[in-house]
Amino acid sequence: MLPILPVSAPYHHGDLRAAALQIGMERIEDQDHPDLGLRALARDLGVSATALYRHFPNKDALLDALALEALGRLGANQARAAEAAGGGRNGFIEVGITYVTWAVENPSLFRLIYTRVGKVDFDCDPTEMGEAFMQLRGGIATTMPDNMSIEQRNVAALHAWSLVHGLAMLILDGQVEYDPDMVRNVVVMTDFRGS
Amino acid sequence: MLPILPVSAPYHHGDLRAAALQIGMERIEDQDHPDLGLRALARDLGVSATALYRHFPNKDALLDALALEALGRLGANQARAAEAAGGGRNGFIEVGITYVTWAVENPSLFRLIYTRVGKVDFDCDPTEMGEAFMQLRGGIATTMPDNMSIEQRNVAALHAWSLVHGLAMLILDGQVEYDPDMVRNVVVMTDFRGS
DNA sequence: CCGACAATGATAACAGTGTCAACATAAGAG
DNA sequence: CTCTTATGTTGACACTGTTATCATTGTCGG
Repeated sequence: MLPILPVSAPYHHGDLRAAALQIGMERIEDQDHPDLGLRALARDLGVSATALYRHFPNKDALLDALALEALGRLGANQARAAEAAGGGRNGFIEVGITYVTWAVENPSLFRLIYTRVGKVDFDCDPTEMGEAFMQLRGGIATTMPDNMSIEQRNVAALHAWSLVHGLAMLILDGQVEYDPDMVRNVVVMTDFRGS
Repeated sequence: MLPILPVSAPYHHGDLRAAALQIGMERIEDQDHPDLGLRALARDLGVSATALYRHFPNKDALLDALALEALGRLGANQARAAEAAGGGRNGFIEVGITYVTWAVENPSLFRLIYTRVGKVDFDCDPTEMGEAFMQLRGGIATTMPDNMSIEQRNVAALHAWSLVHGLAMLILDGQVEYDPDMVRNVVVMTDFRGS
């Protein structure tokens, strides 16, 4: 007699790693502080804890992969916003607001990115990482005013990134309560002129 | 015969808690990512791990106390800078630079503050906490231009705080390499006018 | 088709962690 | 001096990341 259902669970999962990343992502999104346990994750996957070591050298590598995925989403979001908003001052403002908004809507992913980055050993491919961050900075930098020297544009981009990054962090840490109008006001206040 | 030396160590430490906070602080300052273990700390104190539970309800409370101490130092530093720099635009710039500089020089303490704050249960006295942060924001806000409405000043203070906070974070996370001139340029770029 | 081999999984164990219960010692009040 | 309170210790529990060893599956050459 043929088994009606696949006998409980097959010994091999098919594509762990993808599954681990997916529901690892979900698990992190559901919290507001990124906190992932290997064993808990394995339990959710219906798999043994040590099985994950066939796909990631250690827990840090897994978190790095998740951070990279999160960074990709953030970067894509920024690029989309930059394209939609067009150039000029208004575009810049919208892109900045988008950054803060994404952080507020995905607090745990946002935190994950910047907790993992800056670790002594960020284990993922530095090329991917560089690309992702280039895309992020690019989304911010594209809307810089044209009448600036390259140096000025760099400083301006860093200024803008610092501003929205700090604002997002302060909101996530509960130091200032989120309010879209407030965010807009703060970002709008940035007014570049060479001086 | 009288014991020449105090027989090894007395059963009671005299003032644990103070000692725990002190060398806990030292241990954190020596790293660049705040990572403290109860048992390691207790070992350094020459005391059993569970002894700490007579002075702190749990590890989080200990870290919160350390974060409060760190926040006090940062706030004092800001207040000192604000007083020394005087008011006006230049004063504001110097205070902002001071914030970033302190973060760069005390990366682990800076991180500790903002990792602990924003936790769901920050266990320390909210009054102290409020005071410390009021002092911090005060140091930033005192140098705001006078020709602004209160509302404008609030937005401006938040803008300034976000800027230096974000810049500090990005530097600590290795996204931009520290350079005093760069910091000055970025901070100087903030130029308040009603729009 | 079949056997060797690599890929992927499970089990058991180790060191380490925060935390609690029970017990031991010191200090202070009556 | 005794009783109480504050403080410190020992032992244990549940949990974690990690490793070594063994089991199962898929794959590829003959």
